[in-house]
Amino acid sequence: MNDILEQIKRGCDELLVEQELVEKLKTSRPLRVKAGFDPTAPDLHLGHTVLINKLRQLQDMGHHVLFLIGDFTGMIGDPTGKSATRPPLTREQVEENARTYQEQVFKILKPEQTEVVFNSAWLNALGAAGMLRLAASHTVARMLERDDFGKRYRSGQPIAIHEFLYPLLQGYDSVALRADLELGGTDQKFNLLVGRELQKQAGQPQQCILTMPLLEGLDGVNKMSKSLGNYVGINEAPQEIFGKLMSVNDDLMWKYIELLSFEPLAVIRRWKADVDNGANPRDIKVRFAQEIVARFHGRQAAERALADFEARFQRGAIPEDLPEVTVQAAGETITVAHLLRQAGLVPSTAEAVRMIEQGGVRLDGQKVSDKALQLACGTTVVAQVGKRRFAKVVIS
RNA sequence: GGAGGGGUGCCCGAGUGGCUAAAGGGGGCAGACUGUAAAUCUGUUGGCUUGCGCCUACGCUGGUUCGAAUCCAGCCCCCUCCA
Repeated sequence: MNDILEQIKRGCDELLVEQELVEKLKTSRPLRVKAGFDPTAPDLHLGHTVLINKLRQLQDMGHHVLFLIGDFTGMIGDPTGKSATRPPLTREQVEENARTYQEQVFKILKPEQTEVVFNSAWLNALGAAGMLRLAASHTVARMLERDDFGKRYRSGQPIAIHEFLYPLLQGYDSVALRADLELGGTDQKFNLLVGRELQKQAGQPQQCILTMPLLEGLDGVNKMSKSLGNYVGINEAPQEIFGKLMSVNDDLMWKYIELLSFEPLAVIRRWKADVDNGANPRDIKVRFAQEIVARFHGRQAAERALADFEARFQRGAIPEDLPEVTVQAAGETITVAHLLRQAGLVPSTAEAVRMIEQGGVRLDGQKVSDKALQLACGTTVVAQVGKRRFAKVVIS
C-alpha cells in the first residue's frame, strides 16, 4: 500500500486527503478518476501530458478515467481575468474537438479504461432552478478566497458574476460523475475543493484531490500554454520538439526532467551529480529531448532529430526536408523582401526588410545585405530567415 | 440612481493642440557571444512602397481647428465610494 501511494504521489504537488485515498484504495475496486479539459484548444502540449501521464499511471493500476470535456463550462472559460467569455461552440465544433482530443490523448491513455464525457449532458439539464441551488451553496466571501478572484477584486479588476459559477459547475461535475479522485493543475485546487464540498452536500463520499505542478513554458516564466506560444506540442515534428527542448535553459531543464521524464528518480539524481562535477548539461538535455521525441514519434525519429540537430546547428547545414513553396513574380524579377513574404517566412514585407537589414536573411547560404536585390524568374533558391525558418523557393 | 476616476500600440505605462507611428519598461524578433543554451551587449518592433512617399492607429460616433491621442458633444465599457 505504501508503495502504491508513493507511486501515485510521484511528481505531484499535493494529495488531499491522503487517508481517504488509502481507504478508497483498500476497497480494491477501480476508482473513478476525473480530469476535466477545456473544449477549445485540442492541441495537446507537454504541459497537458504531466497530468495525462499521471492518469495513465492510474490506469496501469487498474483505475477508470473519466475524461471530461467541458463543453458547457467552456462557454464561461475558467476565469483567469485575461480571457473574455468565449462564444459557445456549435455541437459540430465540440464533437470535432473531442475527436482531435481523443486522437492525441490515446497516444498516452488506454482507450478501454477511458470514458469520454461531456458536461453539457448534465449541466444543460440542471436548469435555472438547479443553477440557483448551486449558487446558493457558496458565499461571495468564499469565492474571493480563490486566489485570482481575490487578486482581481483587490486590484479593481472586473469580475463578472458568471465567472463565479465556473467553480460551482466544475464541482457539480464531480457530483454528477460520482468521482473518487480528481486530478488538476495546482491552479485548480480551489475548483477541485468545491467538488468535494458539493459532493458532501449531496450526501456522496467526497473525492480525493491530486494536484500536479504546472509546467512552465519555454520562456521559463509563464505556464505552458498555446496562446502564449511557449509550448511544445505533442503533434509537432520531431525536429521541432527536439529543438525546442534543447533551447530550454539549464534551470528550467531540470524542472522539465522532473515532471516529464520517466527515468527513475535515482538516475535523475545521478545526472544532477554529474553536472555538478562538471559534465555539460547539454548532454543531459540531449538524452531528455530524445526520450520525449521517442515517446511520441518513436526511437528512430529521435535518432534522426538528434542527427539533424547536430548537422544544422553544430555544422550549420541546411535541413534535409525543406518545405517547398512557389512564389509568383510580378514581372521578370522579384525582390528578396517580396519573395520572403510570399514564401510565408515573414509576416510582412516591412518585416522582411528589417530582417535583411539585421543580417538575418540568407539565400543558398549566402547572407543577403542588399535589400534591393532582385531574383530572376525560373530560379530556385533556399531561403533562410533567422536560425530556424527555411524554405526552398521556386520563382515562377 | 448620485459623486468621482479611467479606457493609449502584444502587455504595462507616459503623453493634455503641431517637433507623435506616439517617451519609458516588459515581452517578441534579429545579430554578436555560446551549448540553437542562460546571462550580457547591439539593433529592431503598424502596413504598403522601399530613395524621399502614402495609408491605418490612441474605446465608438460626430464636431471645432490650417492641424486632435490631446479641445467639445453624444454614446459604449470598466473601477471606487454613496444609496
